[in-house]
Amino acid sequence: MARPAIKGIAKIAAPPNSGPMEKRQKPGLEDIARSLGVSKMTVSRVLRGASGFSPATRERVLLEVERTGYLPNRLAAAFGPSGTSTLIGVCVPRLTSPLFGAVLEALNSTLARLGYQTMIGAHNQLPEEEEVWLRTLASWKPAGVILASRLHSKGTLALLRDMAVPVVEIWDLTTKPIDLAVGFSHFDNGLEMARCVTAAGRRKIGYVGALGKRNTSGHLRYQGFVRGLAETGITLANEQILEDQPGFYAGYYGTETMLARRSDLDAIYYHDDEMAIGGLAYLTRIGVRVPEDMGVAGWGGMEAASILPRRLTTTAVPTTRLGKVAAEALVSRLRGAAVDDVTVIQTRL
Amino acid sequence: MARPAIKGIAKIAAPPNSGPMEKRQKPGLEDIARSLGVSKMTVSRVLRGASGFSPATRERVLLEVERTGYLPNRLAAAFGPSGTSTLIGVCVPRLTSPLFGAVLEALNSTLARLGYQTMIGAHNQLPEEEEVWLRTLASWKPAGVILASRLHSKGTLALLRDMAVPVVEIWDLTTKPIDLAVGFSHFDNGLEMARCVTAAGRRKIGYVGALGKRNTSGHLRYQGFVRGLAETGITLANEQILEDQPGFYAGYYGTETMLARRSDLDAIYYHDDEMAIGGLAYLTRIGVRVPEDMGVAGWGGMEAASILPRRLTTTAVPTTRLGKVAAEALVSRLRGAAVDDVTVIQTRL
DNA sequence: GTTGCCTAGGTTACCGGTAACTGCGCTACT
DNA sequence: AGTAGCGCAGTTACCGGTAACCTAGGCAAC
Repeated sequence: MARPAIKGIAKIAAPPNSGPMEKRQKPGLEDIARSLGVSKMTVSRVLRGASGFSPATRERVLLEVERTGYLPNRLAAAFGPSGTSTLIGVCVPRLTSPLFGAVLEALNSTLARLGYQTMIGAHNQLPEEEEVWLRTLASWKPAGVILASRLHSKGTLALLRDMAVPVVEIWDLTTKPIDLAVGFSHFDNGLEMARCVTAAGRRKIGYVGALGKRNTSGHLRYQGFVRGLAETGITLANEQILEDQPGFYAGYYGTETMLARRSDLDAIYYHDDEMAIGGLAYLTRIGVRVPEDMGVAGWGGMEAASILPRRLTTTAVPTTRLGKVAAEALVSRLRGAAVDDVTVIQTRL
Repeated sequence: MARPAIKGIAKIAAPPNSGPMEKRQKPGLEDIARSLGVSKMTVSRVLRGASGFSPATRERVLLEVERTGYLPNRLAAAFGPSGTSTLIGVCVPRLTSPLFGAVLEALNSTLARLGYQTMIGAHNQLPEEEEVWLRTLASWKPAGVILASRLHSKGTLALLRDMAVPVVEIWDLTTKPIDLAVGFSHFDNGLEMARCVTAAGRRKIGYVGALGKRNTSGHLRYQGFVRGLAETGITLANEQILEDQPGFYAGYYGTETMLARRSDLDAIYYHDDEMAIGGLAYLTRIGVRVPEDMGVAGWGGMEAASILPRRLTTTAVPTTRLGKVAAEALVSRLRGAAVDDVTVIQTRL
């Protein structure tokens, strides 16, 4: 299956101003070096900020680089025995989540500022997909990996070991991180919310979640919540855990289903704010007053939560800070030392 | 500034089971070839599905590859004079938007299925940031670029020309694409919404937007909307265009500000669904009935729009399909031929 | 029998940067 | 005075895959 020549490329190819005997198009380290009468090694040293050149040489190199508009070839740099890669792999559950989006944005910009590039992937709460992604990533020889998941397949762990690069696990704090971990405790989030709800005098409490145990962080919040209720001697009055992706719909229908089973609840804890808002929509529709008749609690600190006509209680997550801290931890590690477990503070509304 | 040795890596480094004289750790093409008694070129040909080998050889190679757990080195492949890169650069306005998130997810999975990897970036509706990102991307010698923006700086265009790779512009259809374009017309979206609103008998209509002209697609919808109203001889009764990022807050306060100036409106068109929901929250708070007293229209087909207690009208955008089509168009181009302008169908609620 | 071509494979030469090593002239210290 | 050591640089050898080119044998057509 020979690959046919690419057609139609001419449209964006170099304009016909190219001279008669144009052999090389893009200037390389060698070109800079030659026109300066030095070796390309010297140019390389200057550009990397290494040592072994005089200030005068540095100036000349920098000027010539500026003049020619030289673009480094990261591929070549990351290649070679040195393995001087500036590539960081990042894998999150979903790209459609504003929460993870904010984390990615912070990671992206922080790493870019520090001279690194990211390669982003999404496992779908499935360890196998994470492994497939990691295998692909490994073939690009990255300098580090950032994972937003607690569950890793055996293959993933083996691969990470073989790659021998720093790994940062974000989102949830694990008891025994592979390498580094930056996040917070979802269990504690659930626990604290339970305390808040019971302190407000609620007693008949339901839970609406999604994806079951597959969504590990949500499940941890659920477990923390149950534990928190137990402190006051309360057990969950009812629960509805859907197999769907979390979202407005899921919250809406999950609430409907649960209330059909058990209608005398006075508070509901949701998997996240989106589901809580969906539930809120259902409650409003059937005429349940919030918060008078029913307390509603979510998670995630979604912007919408604060302007909704009916207030809901939520746990705010400092996503941007989390991303920034994780990126900086990884880069610190790539250069020297770092802390192992970094806890990011959470706020409650 | 010599780079100090990486510490703490031992934790995840290879276990101490490595033999006494272990020279190479990861198997390469050469290793496969040697243990099979063929040249690495033959192995390369088999793995790439090129021609020039017998079925028997193919079997043997595949078996050995499987046995050794060989991982190709994409870096090396993308390097070299051939430039056989499988890297695709993607730049969107924001990563926090569920809409773009869905597009990215579709791009990511479709391209992965076709054997390509993505490098994702975000310009912030700023052409300069897009240019900075593209410059970084260029140093990775990608096989193609996907851009979600209409406005490109001169530097961006020059860079794209130099890179000489296929370019797909998504999200909005441009009249004169750089190379390929996959999207829909935001102007027409606005136009159609105007027709819908006027057909519903609304006459005193306001608009609440964000980022002004910087948000080009939103501005195009605004222009289309104004044009659509003009068809019925109506002009926009009032408008409030904030400089903030679009979001729930912006919709809430934008509505408040606009109604303080002009309270006799009977319909409001919003930049997007998030802002519309924010506006809806404000309207509900001040006791305006929707849709009796006020029609509310948004854009984006946000899931929440359909379960909200007060219905809002919105334009649904098939984001997943858009991403899939764009990815397939790019890959087709990388292999042979393709259509230039692909329009994605939009739905209205 | 010779020519010609196809198939299945080997050889060679890179690509562009970087680590490691080497070399030279000068200063500073024993 | 001799030499260790440093600053500044050049040279060499790669890294792992691929395009381009070359070769040997088999077979069919002339």
